[in-house]
Amino acid sequence: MGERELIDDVAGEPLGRDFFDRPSEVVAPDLLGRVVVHGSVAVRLSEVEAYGGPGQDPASHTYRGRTPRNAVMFGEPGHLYVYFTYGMHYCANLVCMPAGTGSAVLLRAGEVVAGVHTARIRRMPHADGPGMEGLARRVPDRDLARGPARLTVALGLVREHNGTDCCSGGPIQVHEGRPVPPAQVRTGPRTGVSAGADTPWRFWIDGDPTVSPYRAHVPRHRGRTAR
DNA sequence: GAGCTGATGGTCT
DNA sequence: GACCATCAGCTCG
Repeated sequence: MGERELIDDVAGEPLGRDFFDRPSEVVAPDLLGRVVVHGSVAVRLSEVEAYGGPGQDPASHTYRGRTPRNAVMFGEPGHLYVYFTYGMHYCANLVCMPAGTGSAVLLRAGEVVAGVHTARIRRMPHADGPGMEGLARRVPDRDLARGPARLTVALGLVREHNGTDCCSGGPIQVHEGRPVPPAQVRTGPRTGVSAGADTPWRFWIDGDPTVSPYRAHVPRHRGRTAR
């Protein structure tokens, strides 16, 4: 079975814009078990986080209103919001609610269900050569998309994909996959978020090995320590 | 395995 | 100029 057929087999039909035209905290648990497809790589989501709109959610990029950076979050639902963080990582979100709302769901982790080789090379590009197969194999399958930055790399998403419409038959789509029964969905505080940590808007599949390890927010202290 | 740390640059106040 | 929705690589046990 080729990768295209494999994706069709596990992913099912693409989700329409109506799916995303709902509050992010409603869309988020419904995204678990869904399959994000970009080219030959498909990732089944196991962990997501919901972020609210201006003035509602201090953890959200849109909390202080619209800026050039977060403009995509105020656009149509079903679009991709890709941003750069920590000076070296990209994270991907799916925009929710009607245009102007400013809410989205962060894709935190998932399982690579198709295009494993491609995802592995993206994670370790220097291992794509003769004799380097052993090095590439050092990344366990379950770690390929375990964490928001790793998931973004595995799917091949970059800054240029910011604003991409995932509901118009383009190269990036979200497919129906196999939704997760509510009994298997766990909720808790969001990871690494300093503000709004009391809002239990992190959703993950109970017992799934690809869920990223929880880390509470640790305040950074930089520039003051003697080195 | 857990725990720590350095790397790195865009964004916003 | 402080803050980040992070990760890889290293120690230690």
